[in-house]
Amino acid sequence: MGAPKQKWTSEEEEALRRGVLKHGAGKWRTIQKDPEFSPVLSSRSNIDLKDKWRNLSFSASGLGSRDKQRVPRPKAPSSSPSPSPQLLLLPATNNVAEASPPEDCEKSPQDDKTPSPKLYSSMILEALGELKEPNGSEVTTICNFIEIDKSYKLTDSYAKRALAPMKDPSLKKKDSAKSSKAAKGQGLFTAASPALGAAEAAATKVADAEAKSHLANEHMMEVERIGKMAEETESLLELASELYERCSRGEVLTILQVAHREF
DNA sequence: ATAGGGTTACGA
DNA sequence: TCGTAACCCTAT
Repeated sequence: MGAPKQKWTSEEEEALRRGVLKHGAGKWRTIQKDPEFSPVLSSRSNIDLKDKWRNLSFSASGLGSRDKQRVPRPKAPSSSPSPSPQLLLLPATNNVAEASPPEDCEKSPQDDKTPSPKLYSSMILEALGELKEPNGSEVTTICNFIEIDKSYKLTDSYAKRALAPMKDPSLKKKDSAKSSKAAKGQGLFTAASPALGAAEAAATKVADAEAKSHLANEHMMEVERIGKMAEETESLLELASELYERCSRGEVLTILQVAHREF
């Protein structure tokens, strides 16, 4: 026959990811019938979408083949076991109402919904790595991804907070956003902590996007878009810096607090 | 219609 | 030969 194995193209993969971000994971039929992705995923069935998404999630979880076991995550993915203050973010069950049934801190250890306290920066890094967007990922996309894939329900306050440009009328360039803004007044941008590492990674993505935009300016690349991404990334960077400051003093912050920025 | 397990084909 | 990706089948 013609095609024993029909490999997924980048377009199909992107369409699938966008579909999941739009309608949510599980609505494969809806995604497949969506006029937006229908032309791309016409030759793919809803089952194919499910299988592909499963493969994507599976591969992304154990990236680099460093973990033989996919589900269990006894320890934080932090590379440095240094005794230095760590970032502790515990999911607050207060305002996580929407998609959170009566589940508390304890769940079955086999549950893949991260029963153990996971580093927030790790989630962001995971989202970035999993999205694999060549131009970097927007904060809202990252939030959506975390919500969907990790079954975390972030309050919309966080989304608004991250989306809304707080200030910085003088901010125009991405590189300046990466270096000067973060170190402003504090100078703790040393990439020595996982949180700052995540922020730096995000900033680097934006900077890389700028370089690529000059080379391959196809159709969806605009200066305004880049600037917007820079602003959002900068907001995330500031948030990470502030979090690190607080957590360095041994404070334990909940996602709820972070969402409302009351800490 | 979706989720999960199992099978087959391909590449390193 | 092992690991991964696409495909197939079945239970809910």
